Amino acid sequence: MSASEFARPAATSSARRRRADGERSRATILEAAARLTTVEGLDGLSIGRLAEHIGMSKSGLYAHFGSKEELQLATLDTAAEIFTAEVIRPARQAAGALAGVEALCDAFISYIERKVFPGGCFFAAASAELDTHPGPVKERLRELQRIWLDILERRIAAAQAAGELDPEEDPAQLAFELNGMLNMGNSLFVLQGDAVGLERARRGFRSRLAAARA
Amino acid sequence: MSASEFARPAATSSARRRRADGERSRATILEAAARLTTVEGLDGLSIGRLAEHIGMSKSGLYAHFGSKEELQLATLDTAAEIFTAEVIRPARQAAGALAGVEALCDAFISYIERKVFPGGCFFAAASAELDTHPGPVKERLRELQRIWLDILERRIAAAQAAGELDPEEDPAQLAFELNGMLNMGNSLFVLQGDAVGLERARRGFRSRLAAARA
DNA sequence: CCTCAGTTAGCACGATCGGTCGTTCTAGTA
DNA sequence: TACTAGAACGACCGATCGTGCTAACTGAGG
Repeated sequence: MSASEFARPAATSSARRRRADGERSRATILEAAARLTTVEGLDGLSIGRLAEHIGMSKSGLYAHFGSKEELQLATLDTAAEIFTAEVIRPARQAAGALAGVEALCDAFISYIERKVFPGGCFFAAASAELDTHPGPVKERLRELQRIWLDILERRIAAAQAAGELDPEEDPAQLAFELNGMLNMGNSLFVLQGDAVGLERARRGFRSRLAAARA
Repeated sequence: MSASEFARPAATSSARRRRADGERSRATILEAAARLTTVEGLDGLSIGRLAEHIGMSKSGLYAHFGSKEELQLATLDTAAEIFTAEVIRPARQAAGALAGVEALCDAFISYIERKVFPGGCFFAAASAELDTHPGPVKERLRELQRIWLDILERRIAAAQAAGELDPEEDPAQLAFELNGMLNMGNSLFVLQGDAVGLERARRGFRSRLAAARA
């Protein structure tokens, strides 16, 4: 439960009191920030432009966060919640363990295809940008990548336990390969603007899972 | 030959005259720019910091390029030349067609492992950053990604023609999957700082190629 | 050796960056 | 109803951004 949950346990269990309208503003800001980040980048997204996009003053927006880094951390968690709602949660209803793995992959492709984030997968974009910027934001992002891979891995192990996947397969290795195809589909889709990348990703993970069948 | 060559045919067939010391400076600038770009990002790398890193004045550096965009385009081509020298060229000496495909993949992993670029694969980093920034730089980058995939694909097709790979395999699909594992290895290696990602990539493409054997 | 085009540096510009300030307004509470 | 704390604002800070302009220096062809 704890590590399997992608989104953060709670909003830092804030001792800080919030007014209802402020909470609404904060949510609006963070949702826009998450979406804009995939286009402008985490560093590229300036507070001024974000404020203008929301229709709010720069200082008013800034007051919600003590620093840009805190804004980025909050944006990360908001993106994780969106990812959970769009990918992880829908795939939970799958019937069967192997179907659960396939559902996760399908949900991911759909999440790219529907352009939940205008710049493709949030975490693919953020990872590539932050992997060379040491600090708490990178650490949090690294943690999220690990959690996502763990979710995939656990589902694979469950499918093995259910006798639906070859027990000889290394779950971590299989999760690695599946995620590689998903990310490659995202990359081709966003950079080339070509939906054939998503189709290749679908075909790729399907045949890979078929080959791993018990 | 034309499309198979990753690096640009020539430096824009410059009608511009160059002095020997200027040419040397330009090369120094571009090599540093290519390497720093994988850490700072193409937009994140400022001319001032690049100049300081080289030990040169900002305006002196700037005079070599009419604009930051031209610097970025030249940086892209320099990175392509480095990639050609470090990955494509070494893999040319492979004995046999299938060995050629494996050599490309191995050379790529080695290029990541040796940290030819301090921030991992240049094109993985640049693609993720620029895929949402329309303009000539993105177009050039898109072209380079296509060329790289074509190189992989052509080698696969050659291996099929030589009877070393199953003729039923779709070369484009196989190239997609192999590249997905390579990029995933790069991503894990740079973000998690864990060499196990590269090992997974190696194991992944090896078993995938083994499965595709004729 | 002279000349000229190619380097390179110094300086300054307008814009924008993250961040701070004092102030006003208002939602929630007692 | 009076009080308080959070929310939002506009003005402003120093720093840095990309980009010009100008002048000094120098390598190479005549």
